[in-house]
Amino acid sequence: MEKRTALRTRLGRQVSQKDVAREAGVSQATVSRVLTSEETVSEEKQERVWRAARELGYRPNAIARSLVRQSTRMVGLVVTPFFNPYYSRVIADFTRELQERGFWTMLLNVDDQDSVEETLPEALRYQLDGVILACATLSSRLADECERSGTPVVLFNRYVLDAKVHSVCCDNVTGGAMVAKALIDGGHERYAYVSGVQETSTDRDRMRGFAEELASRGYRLAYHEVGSDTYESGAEAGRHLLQRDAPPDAVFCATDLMALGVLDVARYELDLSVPRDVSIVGFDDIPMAAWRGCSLTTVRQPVDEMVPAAVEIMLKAVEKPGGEVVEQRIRPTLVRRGSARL
Amino acid sequence: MEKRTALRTRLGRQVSQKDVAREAGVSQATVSRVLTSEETVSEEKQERVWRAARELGYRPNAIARSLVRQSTRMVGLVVTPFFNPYYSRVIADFTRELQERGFWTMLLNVDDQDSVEETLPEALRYQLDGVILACATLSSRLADECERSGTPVVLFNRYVLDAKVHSVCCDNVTGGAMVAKALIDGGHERYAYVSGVQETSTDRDRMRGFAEELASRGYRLAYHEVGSDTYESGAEAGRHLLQRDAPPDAVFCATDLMALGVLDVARYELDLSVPRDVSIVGFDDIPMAAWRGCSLTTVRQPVDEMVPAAVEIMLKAVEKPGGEVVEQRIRPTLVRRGSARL
DNA sequence: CTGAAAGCGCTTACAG
DNA sequence: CTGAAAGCGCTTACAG
Repeated sequence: MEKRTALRTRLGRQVSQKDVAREAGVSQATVSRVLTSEETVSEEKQERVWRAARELGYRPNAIARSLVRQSTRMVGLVVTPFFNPYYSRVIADFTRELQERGFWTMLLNVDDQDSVEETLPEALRYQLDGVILACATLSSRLADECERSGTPVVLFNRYVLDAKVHSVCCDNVTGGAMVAKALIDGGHERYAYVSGVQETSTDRDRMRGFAEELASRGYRLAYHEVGSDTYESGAEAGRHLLQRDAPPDAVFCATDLMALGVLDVARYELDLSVPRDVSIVGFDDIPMAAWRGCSLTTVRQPVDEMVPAAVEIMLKAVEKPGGEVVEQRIRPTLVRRGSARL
Repeated sequence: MEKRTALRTRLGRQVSQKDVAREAGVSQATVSRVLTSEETVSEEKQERVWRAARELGYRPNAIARSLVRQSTRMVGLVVTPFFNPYYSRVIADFTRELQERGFWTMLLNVDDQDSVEETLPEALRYQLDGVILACATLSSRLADECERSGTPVVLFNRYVLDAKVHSVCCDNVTGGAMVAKALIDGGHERYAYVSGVQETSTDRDRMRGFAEELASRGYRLAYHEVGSDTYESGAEAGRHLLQRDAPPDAVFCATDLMALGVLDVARYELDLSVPRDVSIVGFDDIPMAAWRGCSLTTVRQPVDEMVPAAVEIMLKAVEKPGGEVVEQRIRPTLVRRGSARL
């Protein structure tokens, strides 16, 4: 018997509660109680169990526990444009926050909405306790899938109009308006907006806030370029805009990444002086915006508030499903640096 | 009976194979065979099972399967300095590559070696099929833990001398030497090296390759600053170095992130002309290095080869444990841009 | 306080 | 080809 245990262990079979129980001379249930439940067990048996566990190098099997508890304490994190530094931050913050709350992150890599549709259902087989969709949208089909499996979903940086799904966003309309206000006060004349990924609530709201504020002060959005949330697409948009006959003297970009593309084209390709010839403003406040060579004026998304808020909503929903749908909007702040006359 | 099924399903209990079996009028084992095994089942029953599964919206439970198969198809990914854009790329590539091979990524966020020691064992409770340690080191204690649980480990961008653990690295010694060679050919006189996180094989090798090549050509490493792999620490190092009496005219930094800090200090704080007054070279080739405002000469790590190589090694080790230890070194390339006279 | 037993949802020999 | 049964490693009523 002794021999067999040793043999099996050596063969790679993990040490289980059964092994610990045998070693400690108690039942397997008692081992479970000592190691992981709140139920009381006599001092003496606790001792024996702990010792046996230590000696055998016992490690609880979270997969087995998940199966019986019907809860994995794993959360799916879906982030769709991986390349934007803003999302690196988001990933880092989510994993840390979740970890601190005792949850583990399954990170999904998807390029676009189509692959979300394809990949998320596969991942749900792992009985994720919840899903955070950062910058992807929940189609009704996906919403259905999640609902059916009882998996709470929190949208981050997106929302859907026919609400019924939690979301945490920066208040993008206000953000856009703040930029317009500041640029108008700075005495600009011709305004342009550069879209990131269109058809997202985020892009729509930033543009709307910007355009509406302009309108309310008697200005109009003269130009609108469409990028794809990359540095290069920003550069491309910058070339189009700044080489027009009547070029804009104020360019607001949906994201910092694109704004930096515009900035570099203005400075290094077209030899313009920023902000004397043109003011450029971004959104997000990625670390590079603060670099001396960039000094990008931008709108800061309060990621440090948004992420904990999203996690809080998620965990509440995990604990008791069927609560109210929360749609949190967090106010951004304007960060004045050197790329705009304000 | 009908009613009960419906009720239980509505209550959130997932549809299981048992439910599908009942609906299809076959045994639960047959459902399993149809849905997930290679065993043959009669056409007719296959039909019935598929239909029932579809109608009930059955989704396989990967946790249960993992338990019996003793394999979760989840891989732990530990990345230690999250803030460096180089690692965003690494995370993105690993998750994509793993996903394509049918594995899922559990992403761990740890700040330093200490938290690896603490967090990884907890994560191993999830019976990860393997672990990729990107830029963290495997202490002997950790190596032990993994060995005992039979979890293969692949180090990425690190290695340990008392080898016994797989690793994939860029050939950092060669990389450092390439920089030295090019700078010497460019006619520089006084050389400086800026360390990232010291005490890592990566930093050591880059410096060694650099210094040895200098020595072999009759030059010496005049200055050595120590940073912490951040833009700011690079800036700080730049201030120290470039304000000396006999400042270096060639600065090689362990990472692009720090090199960009040096670059910006040189250009915007000290009003030096780069590369006329000083050449600055980085390592990694992060996207920002190619930005027009940066134009950083650097050594490119072939991430697109390194990540698949690491995954390959990992999966081989998962399939048959106890194979040979693989230590792969991949040759980097020098990318000539505007920040160095070469 | 504690053990025997059921059960989480699967896979996979074992018989037939 | 197919069902009954054992078992993966746990948790948790149920009795005592």
